[in-house]
Amino acid sequence: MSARKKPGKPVVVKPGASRGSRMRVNSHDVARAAGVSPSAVSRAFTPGASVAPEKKARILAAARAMGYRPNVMARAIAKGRSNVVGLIMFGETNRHHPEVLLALSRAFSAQGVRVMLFIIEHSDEMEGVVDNVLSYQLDGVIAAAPVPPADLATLEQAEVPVIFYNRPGTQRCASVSCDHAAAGRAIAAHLVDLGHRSFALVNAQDSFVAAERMRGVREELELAGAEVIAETDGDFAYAEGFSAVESWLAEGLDSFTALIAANDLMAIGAHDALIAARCQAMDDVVVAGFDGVDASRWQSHRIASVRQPIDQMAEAVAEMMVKRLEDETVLAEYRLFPGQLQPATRPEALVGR
Amino acid sequence: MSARKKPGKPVVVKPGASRGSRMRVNSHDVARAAGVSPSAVSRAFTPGASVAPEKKARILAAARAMGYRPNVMARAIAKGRSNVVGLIMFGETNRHHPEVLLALSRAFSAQGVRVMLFIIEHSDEMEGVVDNVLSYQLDGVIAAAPVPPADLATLEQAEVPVIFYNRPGTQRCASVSCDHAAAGRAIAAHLVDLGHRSFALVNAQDSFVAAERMRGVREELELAGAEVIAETDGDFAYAEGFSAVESWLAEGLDSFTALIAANDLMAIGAHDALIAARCQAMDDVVVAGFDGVDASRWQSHRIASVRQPIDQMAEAVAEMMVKRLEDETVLAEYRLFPGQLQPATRPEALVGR
DNA sequence: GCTCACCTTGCATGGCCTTTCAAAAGCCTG
DNA sequence: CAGGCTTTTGAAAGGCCATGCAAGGTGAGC
Repeated sequence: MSARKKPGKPVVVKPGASRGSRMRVNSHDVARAAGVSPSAVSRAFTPGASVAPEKKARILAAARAMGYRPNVMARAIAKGRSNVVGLIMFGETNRHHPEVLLALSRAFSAQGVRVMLFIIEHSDEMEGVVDNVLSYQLDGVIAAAPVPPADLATLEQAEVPVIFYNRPGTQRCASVSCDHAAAGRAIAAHLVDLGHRSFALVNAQDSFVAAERMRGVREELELAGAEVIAETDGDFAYAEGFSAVESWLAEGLDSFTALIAANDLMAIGAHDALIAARCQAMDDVVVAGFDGVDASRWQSHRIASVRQPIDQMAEAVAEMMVKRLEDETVLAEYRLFPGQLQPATRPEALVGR
Repeated sequence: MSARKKPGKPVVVKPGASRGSRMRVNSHDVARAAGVSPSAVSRAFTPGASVAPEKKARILAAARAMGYRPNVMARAIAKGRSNVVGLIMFGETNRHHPEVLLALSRAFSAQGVRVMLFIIEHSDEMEGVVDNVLSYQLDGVIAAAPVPPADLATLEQAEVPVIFYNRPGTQRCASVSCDHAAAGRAIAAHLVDLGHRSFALVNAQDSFVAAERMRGVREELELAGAEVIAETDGDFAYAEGFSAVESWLAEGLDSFTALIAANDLMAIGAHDALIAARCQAMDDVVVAGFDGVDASRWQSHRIASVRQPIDQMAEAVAEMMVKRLEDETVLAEYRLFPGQLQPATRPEALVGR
């Protein structure tokens, strides 16, 4: 009868109002199409829920036909879990060691958990990140950057589990890390074994990882009675390694025979500076770094390094996180992974001239 | 006051049931605390909504005191917008050019949009990604990897805007890209200008970007009457550039004076192979790549390259996405950015021997 | 054949927010 | 001071899903 729409009344539809709200098919639509109740639809998509197999099949078929997918947001609200974790990381880290992000992403993906990315340049951006973590109801945080105590407290109070990556855990926050001090000892021991006794070090400021590495290096050097005759601080970048060597040489500090930098990039920079100086006297200098990045194995500057087992580490993180999410009472665990020595094969461009 | 949980009573709580559901403060709680209605709280957190300033201040104060933040998930449901976009990217891309991810992340962050990461290794993982995009109700997708037509159709049907990054757009999908063909012409012209007439090329298979670059290179070489005397395919990795040169030299193909690889990493590999061969005859070979990655500026292998203006590109992506989200009727736009030539300064290690 | 146990199923509620609508309140002007 | 306007405000409905509960169905055991 009155099915006809009145033609007058130009109802103004706001651009996304009706589309956004009523275009998507929801569980209700599927339910109607399959002749069941919405609950049945929900159960059909909940593994282990109680639905008759035949009905479940019918529902799934209808859903597929209509292009229905459960709305994860709604599910997150209902269950109090979003299945998304936040990854907080310095941009620098990705620049210097892009594999870390890949490994973590892959590991979480394998566990069916999505990653929301928070790349920061300074730690003062942290507050905003914590804000986001909480309002997005993220299930957990993996922190590959230092978290200020105040922000950590906020997270703890909200009972959001935090796992630290390559930095120390806390009373209640787990951690997964490479054993950087051991790596430092290993690389130092390796160079000592090769006969070196005079070392130059390129450290990095304000970095837990660098500090640990250099602590290990120093311990071992002291033990071996080796000497550190030059030392400076960098910021993990190629240029810093390069300029460190340049300024040493300018000062006449050229009697070291081995150089250890706090990461591969600085080591490569230092190595290049040594080559650029073409200082005959420096022909035997062995350069070592940490991380075992791809570039550390390039012919042009095969440096010694200690490779981090990032795949294993990432898997450990994901596994710990999932376990923790499933059972709140799981205690904070601190896992340390040994690095793998990548010995110094002298670059052929330098030897046998 | 009585906010603390009673310590006694070991009520067996199912793992996330009550915690997840009743620990968080919600708008209702804040409303009660501030003596207003939940709607008022909502409005206080909605920029531009109509609330009395004094009341708004009271609400915000209460919210802050209680640690309340609007639940973004619920908001996403209500508004039909999540404020999150998906970024689909090959892991390879991040490995070869980590700055891209950083730039995109930063650009979106500046626009207040979060990024959910989908790193894939093969394009057959795409289906799962699309599934996730839809069920997480992501507002848009930025695709830095090829999307199979079927999946693209699914996205289009759901009216999820897609912006392609460094690959061609479609009728309805925008794109932001570096002008790779022009970059190819530029680098070829540069090398021709330096007097080179015999070229070797390291291409890459199945890659739009590589194909464009090499198309430009070939166009320009043909125009200049230069010759391509060696050519092979790689996969963008260092090792492929290296082995390409190795096998050419093994075959006695050593009369090229310039080498162009489809990206910097392969160029660097090729460069290293040339040095490793220490082939006096190859002393004048100039090597060029594309991207302008950090390593292309390292002393050890200063190669020529064309730098992509990734910051501008990323900003363009974010801006286009936001504009599109605000107004559905915005048409697909295709933006092309010129690369920046990074000329060949011969590495000092090679010259002036 | 009957009872009990168990599996299925739909209802209704709960989780959290936004937004429309209509009422209330405030303000200005004549 | 009344009338008309604008602004504020709360109630209620809407968005989407999960799940406790109780009713209905089925099968098995006696």
